[in-house]
Amino acid sequence: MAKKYWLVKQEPEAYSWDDFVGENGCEWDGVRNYQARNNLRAMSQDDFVLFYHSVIGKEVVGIATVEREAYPDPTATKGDWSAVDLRPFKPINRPVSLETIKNDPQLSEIPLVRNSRLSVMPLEAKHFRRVLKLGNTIL
DNA sequence: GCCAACGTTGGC
DNA sequence: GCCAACGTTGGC
Repeated sequence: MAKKYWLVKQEPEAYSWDDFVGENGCEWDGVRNYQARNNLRAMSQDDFVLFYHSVIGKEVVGIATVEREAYPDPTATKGDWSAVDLRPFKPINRPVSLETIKNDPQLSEIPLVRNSRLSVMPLEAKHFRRVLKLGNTIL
């Protein structure tokens, strides 16, 4: 099956890319939004996931891969929630800011711009490649 | 710090 | 089932 592409958001003050790299990956849990949860559930092993710093930085800083597909979120005491495991793949050489993304005609329609509150979102392959290009990064 | 956008809750 | 009130997220 073809790889899919995703973007996840995290406030670096809570959990940064450096934290993520420092522990060589983590459980992506705590998502409490149905749309975001459904996106987590649609992830397949080895899909690529862009790591975006929200609030502070507001830029795409790294690439992760899906190490383990969705399983019940152990941090959820009630409700039907999911987590995945992500692992760092490589950093973005030149982080791609939200401003750059908004000003790029090829990227102005991605969910990051259209729905700023969604924390786990799908990306089209062409958009994923475009972000990498803007970030001066090759897989 | 403000507020727009969005989701959830609960009264009716 | 509608919608007002409220809470949260995240850009500015």
